Amino acid sequence: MSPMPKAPAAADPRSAILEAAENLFSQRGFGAVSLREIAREAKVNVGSVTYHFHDKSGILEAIYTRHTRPMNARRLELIGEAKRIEDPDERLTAILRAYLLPAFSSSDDLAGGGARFTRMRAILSAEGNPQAREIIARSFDKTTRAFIDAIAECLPGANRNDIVWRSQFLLGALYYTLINPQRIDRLSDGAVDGSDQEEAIRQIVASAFASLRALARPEACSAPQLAQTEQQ
Amino acid sequence: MSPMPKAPAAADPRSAILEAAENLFSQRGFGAVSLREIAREAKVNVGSVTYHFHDKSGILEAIYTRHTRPMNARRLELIGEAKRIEDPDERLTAILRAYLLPAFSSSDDLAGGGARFTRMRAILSAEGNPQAREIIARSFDKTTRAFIDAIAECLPGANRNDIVWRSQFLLGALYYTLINPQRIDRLSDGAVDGSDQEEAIRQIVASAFASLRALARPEACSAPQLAQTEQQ
DNA sequence: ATATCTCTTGTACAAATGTACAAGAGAATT
DNA sequence: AATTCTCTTGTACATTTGTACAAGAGATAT
Repeated sequence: MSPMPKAPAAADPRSAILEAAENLFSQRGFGAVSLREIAREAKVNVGSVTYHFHDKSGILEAIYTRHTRPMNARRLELIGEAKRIEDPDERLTAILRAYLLPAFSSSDDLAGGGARFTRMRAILSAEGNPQAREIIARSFDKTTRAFIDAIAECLPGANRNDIVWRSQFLLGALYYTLINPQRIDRLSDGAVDGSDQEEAIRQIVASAFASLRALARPEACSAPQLAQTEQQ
Repeated sequence: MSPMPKAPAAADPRSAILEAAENLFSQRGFGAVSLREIAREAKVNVGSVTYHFHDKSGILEAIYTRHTRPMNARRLELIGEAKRIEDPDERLTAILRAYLLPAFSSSDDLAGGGARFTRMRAILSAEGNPQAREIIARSFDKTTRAFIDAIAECLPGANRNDIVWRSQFLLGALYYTLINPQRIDRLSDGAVDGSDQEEAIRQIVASAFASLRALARPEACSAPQLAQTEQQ
């Protein structure tokens, strides 16, 4: 019946492997996924995997080089746009969105894309696998510095170290939400869907905005001050 | 020479195993640590491990039951104290500290303790191992609801779902900081030590305070509003 | 047609894994 | 002194892992 009696599901075996691997890595991490599992999912022989990528970590490397560049390019582009906004508060919001949006929906050609890749990075960062660590470090995100700089410009008088901390927390919030969306469902008694990505972005942006905004030198009507400094 | 020619390093082999396992799990997760590694580290035979804990997941279960109860008891105690504070802002800060402090330094008898256990949970949550998931779910933290309730009382007019989101982000910030402290070092060009736990607590509390505080109905001098609702 | 090149397949292998279990050590109880 | 109980040890075993490699399929080039 079928025109291809025994052919693989995807046209190109190379991208079928990448697709399968990224899928599995983003669900269970690097170490817990076996080459044979990837091969089976990609409808390809095990030997074919090592032929195209040599190593298990070769697959991971290919996934990274495929996503990182377009994602960061998009980020820089959006940050550039955001920087032209005059009002500091609106600008800050735009910058936060510029960082988050490409992490969820990557460049158009990669179907499903961005969120899965970000989720994978979240799991890998926790796994601490040395091979993965090395790849992560190599493709390290210079964009993050541009991002922090752009934030700092919205927050006159803010301490830069505090900004670093809070942008770290932003990343933690993003990662944990991608890893553990069910927790939101449970704690809200089903009122919220933790997997709703649009809502997640809105919430992360709103939360990070409030967190960062409080660092700026109190202007006109001062923001509520940090309680720790016991101001009278 | 030595008075004990072949004796194990720690007095009680059971706790030596737990100690070693928790140490390893908190560094590399559940799946990536082998029974033999635990046994070696505890200076104990492999068979002895399965004798005392039957399973690999039996070890994890023992670690959980050892920490969870005292940690949550301490949390509830501190939340109780915090609730007696009149000023809502100071109370909110105290509640946040009530949640975080026991996550870092657990009950005194468990040496080194709390942060390691929390770090372990962070890694396990990302790993998504089904055995681990089951144990996590079983010892699920009713305390978290008490925590959210207490927060809600400090924030009149706040939407509860928003509070759920932002407390989720708080947990994400905590976890990611425990997992990836080096990132802070790098991004601050060494100006900040991401492993400084006291500073980490301060920063998380301050950030979460600002994030949550912005949810309250704007009072006297209103906090800077969320940019998304474009208020004029 | 013959040779070359690219890729797929199947199989092989050493290493490591979780678990099971027989044998016995050492103290406590009878 | 004999028995029982608790725990440790060492070994065995099936399974799974990443990787290596020989054999060949199928197209393209000569």
